[in-house]
Amino acid sequence: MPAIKIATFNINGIRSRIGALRHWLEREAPDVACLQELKTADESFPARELREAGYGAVWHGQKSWNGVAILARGAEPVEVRRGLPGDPDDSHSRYLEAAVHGILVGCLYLPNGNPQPGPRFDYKLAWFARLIDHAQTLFDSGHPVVLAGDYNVVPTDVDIYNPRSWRKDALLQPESREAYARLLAQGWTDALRTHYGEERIYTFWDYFRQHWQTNSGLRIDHLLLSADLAPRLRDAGVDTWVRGEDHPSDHAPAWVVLNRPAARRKRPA
DNA sequence: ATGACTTCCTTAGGAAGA
Repeated sequence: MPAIKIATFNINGIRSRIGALRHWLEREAPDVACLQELKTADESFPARELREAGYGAVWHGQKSWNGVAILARGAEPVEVRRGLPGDPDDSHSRYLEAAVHGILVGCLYLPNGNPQPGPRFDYKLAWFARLIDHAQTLFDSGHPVVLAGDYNVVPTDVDIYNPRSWRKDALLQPESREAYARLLAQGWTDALRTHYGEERIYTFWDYFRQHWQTNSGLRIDHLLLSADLAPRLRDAGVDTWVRGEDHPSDHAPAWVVLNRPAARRKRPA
């Protein structure tokens, strides 16, 4: 494979948007797609429609809420983990990990955490701590890893149109941002921020107040690259056109293109 | 500001999202 395109997309209900999902897959042809907020039970996951679109899939669903999936174009992802370690009582379907095209892909849907303070925000921070623990294990393994998903964190004020009306929101709390910074400090590369420098780039526009029409967005969907993959980052972007379609998700897909692995050095003659 | 939109689940309105 010459290069590989990996995307993450909070679909906000896969059954109500399967047509839009297929349209996006056909037009952008990601090799790997991480999906969040399936909002459907495992038995109702539209595996047949995705197969018709040329994608194999693994999924971890839940009735009404949450739910994550990993899709692979012309391949079957090999599931290696379902759920984050560290809390056997956690009933939310928010993490799935699979090997595909020689890369270990972690697909995550981090808890929103509103309202804060409160038990939902406590759950967010506890889940984040478990993610950080697991991410350290992955990073230390030396394998090529991408951690992609809806992190529900606006990392800095550069990642939002205007922080004023969001200051009390769980997505901008110092604790949320510090947790994200702790994760990055393990050595992960935030692919879109690295690629775009200080440029404004958003992945979410809420349904209220004509925020899409005024480009009042937030960057909360992230792709983190392991040390092995960071030098292979060729391109990154957001498929903003998806947010402008009829009855869209409130998120748009974010993606990276990774160069092929460096060829092994030839033995000296 | 218990707001606004939109989904799910169910069939009128609550829960949840961010």
